[in-house]
Amino acid sequence: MNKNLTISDSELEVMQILWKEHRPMKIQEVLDCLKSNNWKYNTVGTLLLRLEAKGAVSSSKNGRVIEYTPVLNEEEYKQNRTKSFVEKLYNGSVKDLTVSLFKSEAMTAEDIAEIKKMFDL
Amino acid sequence: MNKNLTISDSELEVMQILWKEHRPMKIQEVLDCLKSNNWKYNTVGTLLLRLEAKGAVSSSKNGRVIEYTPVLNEEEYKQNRTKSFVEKLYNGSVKDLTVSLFKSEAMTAEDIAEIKKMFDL
DNA sequence: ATAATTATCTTACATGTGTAGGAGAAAGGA
DNA sequence: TCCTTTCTCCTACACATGTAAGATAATTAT
Repeated sequence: MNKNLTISDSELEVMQILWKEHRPMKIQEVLDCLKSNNWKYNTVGTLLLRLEAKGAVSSSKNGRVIEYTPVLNEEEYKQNRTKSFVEKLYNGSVKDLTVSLFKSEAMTAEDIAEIKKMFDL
Repeated sequence: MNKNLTISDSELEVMQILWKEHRPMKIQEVLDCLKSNNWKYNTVGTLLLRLEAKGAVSSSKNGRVIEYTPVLNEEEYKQNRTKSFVEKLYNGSVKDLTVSLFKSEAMTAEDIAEIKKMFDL
């Protein structure tokens, strides 16, 4: 449903947590999962507010505490975003993208093995 | 050499022209190649100025007219950008990216054929 | 019952981005 | 020569983003 919403990098990190955890989360919980970037509580709060304003998450109160749940579909979102990435950088050519990945050694041997398996069906 | 510079979407469109044309270009020439997005002359000019400030292009005067040439290496830039894209969205898993592309039908049959060929070496 | 902690809500502020407009100089055409 | 076109340089302005701080209300711990 929700199509052209823009999620910033920081917001995306929050979404990734929500997608991974599969449960309504409060700010503190999201924060705990994001220990690596030293964000403050209120930073995460702001990001969640913005995500809600964009319709990417919904919130419900558990007592006075707000819990957030993703609304945006992970798979769909990533597919769209990937598609437009390939469009922008590689003029839509998945082949060119693949060549680039290959040359840049971004692929591990395992990636390659798995991909071969995928395609050899 | 030039590593962590951020190129915005609009700036990238300008870079793509410069990369494709392989020659010093003046604003008007770039603009002519960008007929699709209805940018004004000065918009392209601003983008080129910003790109120069970032060190992505260099300029030289031909008479009083400025001509721009890419400094940023296309291949290297795209590889870096792709790498960090995969990092952000797919946690670095090229395989997950590929699965996503596959499912989203972003790949044409030709893409698939070409990729198979690549991997079957 | 206070004090300390925790959560929400509001506000902020610098930097980046999209998208130009206007002033002024130079060059070309009539 | 004078008007028109073309360039460059400077300025602008709204919205997005990263990154919170402060005020205030509610809850918990002592």
